Amino acid sequence: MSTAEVRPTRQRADKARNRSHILDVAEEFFSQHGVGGSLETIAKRAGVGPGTLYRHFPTREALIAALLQARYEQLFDRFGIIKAESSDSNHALEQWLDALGEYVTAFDGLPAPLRVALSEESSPLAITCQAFITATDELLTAAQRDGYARPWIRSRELFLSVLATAWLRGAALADESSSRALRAILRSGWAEPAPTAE
Amino acid sequence: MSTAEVRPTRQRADKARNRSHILDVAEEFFSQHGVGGSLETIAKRAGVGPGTLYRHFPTREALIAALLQARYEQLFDRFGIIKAESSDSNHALEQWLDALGEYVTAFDGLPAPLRVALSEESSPLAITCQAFITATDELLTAAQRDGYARPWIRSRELFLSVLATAWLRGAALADESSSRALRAILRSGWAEPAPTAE
DNA sequence: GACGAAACGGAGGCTACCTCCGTAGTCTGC
DNA sequence: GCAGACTACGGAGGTAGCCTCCGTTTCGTC
Repeated sequence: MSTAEVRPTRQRADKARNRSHILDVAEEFFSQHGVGGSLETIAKRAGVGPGTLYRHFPTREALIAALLQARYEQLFDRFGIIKAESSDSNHALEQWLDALGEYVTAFDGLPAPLRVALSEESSPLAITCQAFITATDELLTAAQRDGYARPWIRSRELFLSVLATAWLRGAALADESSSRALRAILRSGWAEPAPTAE
Repeated sequence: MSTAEVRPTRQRADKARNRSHILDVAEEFFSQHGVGGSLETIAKRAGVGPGTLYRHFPTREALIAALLQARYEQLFDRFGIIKAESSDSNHALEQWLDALGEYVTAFDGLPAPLRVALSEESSPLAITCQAFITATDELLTAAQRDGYARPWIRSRELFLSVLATAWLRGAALADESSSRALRAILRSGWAEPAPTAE
């Protein structure tokens, strides 16, 4: 039994086609209407019944998670680049948090489900979040080692803070100057205050 | 016409009674289920038809605003006390932000409508928010004058940050230590790093 | 007590969620 | 190619919440 032939049962072509098409439509629809948009409308636009949509993505979170999957790799490419090219660990962490903040605002209303996912083991978005925290931790630890980040900061809370800042941006304050001010507050929140004051 | 007798038309007793009863029920219901709970259920529990509820409170925001009204005065009492009793402007600002953070978590899910209200002139919650910002500004300015708060911080963004922190707490991270860590990050965000280092 | 106005209530239209099951489409083995 | 097995589809339909409209009730006044 241990080496049981699990039966290959290749996936049907129409299934793959539908899934991919639903994702395309959802990508566009969520971009326009935020992640709270009607799933039925997405199904309709994709030319499938609601049943099909729910079979592929049992919950809204599952659909969002699938959409993020694609961008996920881009983000981690960026992680690699930031790590490699940044002049110091301070700069690297800054860059990474910016990238994260951007990612997390890919769709309007995205921060909310991500926040929920962080407290629910089962959510398909949870795994994604965990990876973000792990990546953040790597850069944070380096920055702390070099005296750039306050030693008591933990990566989980840092990620949450980025999420919260992104949440504030959403729809509410298109205002660019507010947005910059909030980033600045967050930055002074984690950064060690210029110890090399001289 | 200028001194037109506007007709007193005393309010009907049943109207006042209903309004007050709806508020009682809503207070309890929102406490249990968050501000997203079903308005129809509230109407049912209050023993009135949905029409009556919507006549008194045309939107969910209006209902929430009416509920906050009561706590509002308590909060500003506290504001007075904090101003009067705090040893210094730093402490006062800290205390006030804590009080605000508490207020803003009176009900589960409250931060979200407040955030929206801040970008919509018309929301009945907007006036409330504006008062918070004004109060914050008074203490912030004092703290900045005394060198306790970074000079570039503005009260609007500070309030938003408190809101965001409260949003993170909601449902997601019952975790007490996370909550404290987030407060700490926010605090180092606005506070001037021990300028009296000597 | 009767009249006019104010307030009530709930039926009903709308939208969105999600499920269930008869039907249609796909793949496999021959 | 074709038959058979099985996978996946679609959409009808049940549920729930939002909000409105209008016939009816209740209140205050004269």
